[in-house]
Amino acid sequence: MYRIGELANHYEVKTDTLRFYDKHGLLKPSFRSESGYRIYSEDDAERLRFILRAKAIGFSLTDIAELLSIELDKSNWACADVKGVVDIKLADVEAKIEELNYFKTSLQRLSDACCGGPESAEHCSILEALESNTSAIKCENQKHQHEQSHYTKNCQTKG
Amino acid sequence: MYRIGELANHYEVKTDTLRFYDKHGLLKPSFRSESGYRIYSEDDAERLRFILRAKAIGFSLTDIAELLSIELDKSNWACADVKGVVDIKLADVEAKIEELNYFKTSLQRLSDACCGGPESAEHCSILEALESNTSAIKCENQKHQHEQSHYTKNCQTKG
DNA sequence: CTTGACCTTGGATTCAACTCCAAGGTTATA
DNA sequence: TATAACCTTGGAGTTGAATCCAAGGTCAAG
Repeated sequence: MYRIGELANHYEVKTDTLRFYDKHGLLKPSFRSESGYRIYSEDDAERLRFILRAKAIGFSLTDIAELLSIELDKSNWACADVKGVVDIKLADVEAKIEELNYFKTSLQRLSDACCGGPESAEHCSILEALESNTSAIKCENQKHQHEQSHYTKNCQTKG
Repeated sequence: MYRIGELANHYEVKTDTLRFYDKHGLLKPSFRSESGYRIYSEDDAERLRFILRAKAIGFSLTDIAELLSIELDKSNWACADVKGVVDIKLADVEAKIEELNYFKTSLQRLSDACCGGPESAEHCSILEALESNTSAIKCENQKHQHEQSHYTKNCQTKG
């Protein structure tokens, strides 16, 4: 049995957060003391762990509420239902990774195209690429040249 | 040259969003018509594409503003500075990818552990994994078994 | 018997990124 | 010339997930 502060401390959340979960039906303490204090049972703590784990994996509180309702009502749901929820999230994450990889490539290309030297950025390839109305990144040492460095080795014109 | 509605239509954003970007300095139309209508150039459209791509992979508008604003101040930056900013973002993106990959693995493991069939979720591995206070996911068909399916092929006990 | 750390409540605020609204001006078309 | 479909502005509302606040009750220690 924990009071709100104890539970909060133990799981490194704010008491406000627990009250928020209470108010929104995600985690209602099993008991109240005479004086109205929230008293959380071991089961409540378990439920909190469930919530925190699910949250860490990237479920929204709405998702979690859904998962919890399945949890309470297990026998009326099929595995497929539960797996469905997870798989949707998974697809989500995969899409995000793909986008990030695309963006990483862009940034990498920008970074690689820039000499990175002490020259004024006036003719910086990166800025030109950002300004330009094409997605081309031109090889920088056509502009202001200094010794062919490792910066520009993998520079390639890209249309 | 596009009016706000045209540009919005073309990129499937709301006109309100474009006005929002204008107000917040992310994307100010290059021109205004006599009557005050926003007129966007092809460069503006390019800038919008950049914003949307950056947004899609999870850059905040603040991040994006930072990336875009270096442009205004070019001559006060050295190539090294600009490259530095890009490289910071690159590291950012890489960290994000890593985090998401971790995330993905968790979800994948959850998904793989579940048979996904029409059986009652009573013994669903996903729920058990989320319930458990360890991060272990047990192989589901130790619980309720049906033919070894592709769902459980890559199921492995993980402690 | 008073301090100080805890707890209660309802309600307000935050933050990002929109999204909507009202009241009015502009423009292409019938 | 009138109608509809555009556009303008400032400002208010929305969402999710907290986080903070004020005013006050509770409880163990000194």
